Amino acid sequence: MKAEKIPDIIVGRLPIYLRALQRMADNGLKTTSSQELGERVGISAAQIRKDISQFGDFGKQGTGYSIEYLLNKLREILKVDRVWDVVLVGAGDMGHALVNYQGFKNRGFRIAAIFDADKNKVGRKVGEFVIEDAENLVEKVKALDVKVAMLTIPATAAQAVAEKLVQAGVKAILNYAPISLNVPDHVKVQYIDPSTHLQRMTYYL
Amino acid sequence: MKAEKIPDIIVGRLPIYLRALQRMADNGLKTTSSQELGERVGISAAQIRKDISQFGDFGKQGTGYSIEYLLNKLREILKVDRVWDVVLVGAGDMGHALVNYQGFKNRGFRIAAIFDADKNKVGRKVGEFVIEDAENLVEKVKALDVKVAMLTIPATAAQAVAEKLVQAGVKAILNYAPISLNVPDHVKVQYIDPSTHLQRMTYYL
DNA sequence: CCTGACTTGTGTATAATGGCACAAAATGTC
DNA sequence: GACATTTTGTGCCATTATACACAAGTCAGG
Repeated sequence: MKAEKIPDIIVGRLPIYLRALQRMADNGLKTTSSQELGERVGISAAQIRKDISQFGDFGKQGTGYSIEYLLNKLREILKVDRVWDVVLVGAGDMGHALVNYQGFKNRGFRIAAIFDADKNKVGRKVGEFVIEDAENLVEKVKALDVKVAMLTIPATAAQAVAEKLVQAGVKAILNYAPISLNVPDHVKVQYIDPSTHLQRMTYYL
Repeated sequence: MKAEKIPDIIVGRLPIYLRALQRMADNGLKTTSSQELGERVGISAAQIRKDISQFGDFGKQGTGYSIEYLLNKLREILKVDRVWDVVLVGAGDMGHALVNYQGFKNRGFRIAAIFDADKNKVGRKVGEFVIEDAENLVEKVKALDVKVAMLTIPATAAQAVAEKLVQAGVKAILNYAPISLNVPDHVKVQYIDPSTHLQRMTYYL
């Protein structure tokens, strides 16, 4: 184990391992090997061993890894051994879908509030939440001390809202708006844009 | 220009450039430079020049790139100078959100059909589409000659459906199900899993 | 036409990433 | 207890990706 700086590319693979391990645990499996895990996620066994060994000696020679133990370690490393409050900005179709999505439970996240700039939407309910006015975004997010946000708004509004989120102390933004965001280095952004993802594949067709 | 094999990592950046250029064109801009584009998308100017130069000499020294020209070249390279039919499997909340999403237009994609395994949903309408029975998936997809699919179904069903899509000739799958898919090498998969994306960022919090 | 400010495309250096192979440890069998 | 099998963690090396730097081309202004 080396507690040095971990490359982003390795951090990016950990959630993939975590997801597969969670699934194995749900299926009642107790142990696994780098080879088996690798076949499941499509990554070489050597790569997986190297990635995991960056954080400690979690495996046992001849036996492999205890799924439960590795799960807990990965959750700890990724800091999802707790539940993060997430604010959602944008109560359109995608916002609704995310509110109803059951996949945040048990994976470390919980939606804490929903905002929209459209006055006609403010006050309405989405699931169990009342849509709040985006004008109060900074103030409310600060009060809730939320560090994670999801952006499901048009591209035209995204940069301005991102800046408000940063101002409110948000450190991680999952951006569904089809535009690159400019944020300070200490703020992380991940992008989800179906057209962009599809275009990455059409090259090979 | 070198018509060699282009690394996947470069292909992955092209849609980002394309998106930014499209936005610039919409704003009435005529030319740009690798530096300006780089600032917009958060990638170094040198990187952008090198990426683009893999496909040809599209820029002009002293002037930069014609946005319109570069747009057309990138569309051509990514094969989105045409419109791809896409099948959507899974008529849940996420499926509905994607049907209503306006961001496929003008970016090379059009939903052609929707399938679901739930007999209660089959026959109902989503937007302008009638939900079709997933039992007929292979047959219908073959008949439509569709090469691109989006999967918005539970993880438990994803692998089986992916295999049916491959059997039907699909070559690109955008997978919203939270599970890694095993498909032949000639089939491309892109993953969209909000929890995974969020977990990639919580590491740094 | 000359000069200065820009900007591309690329050769080269540097850094990061991934693959291979193996010693060492754990387990099970006879 | 000896031996065959399995599997980890890691050192080494090849490959890949990024950063740097600059010659050469372009353009506007006087």
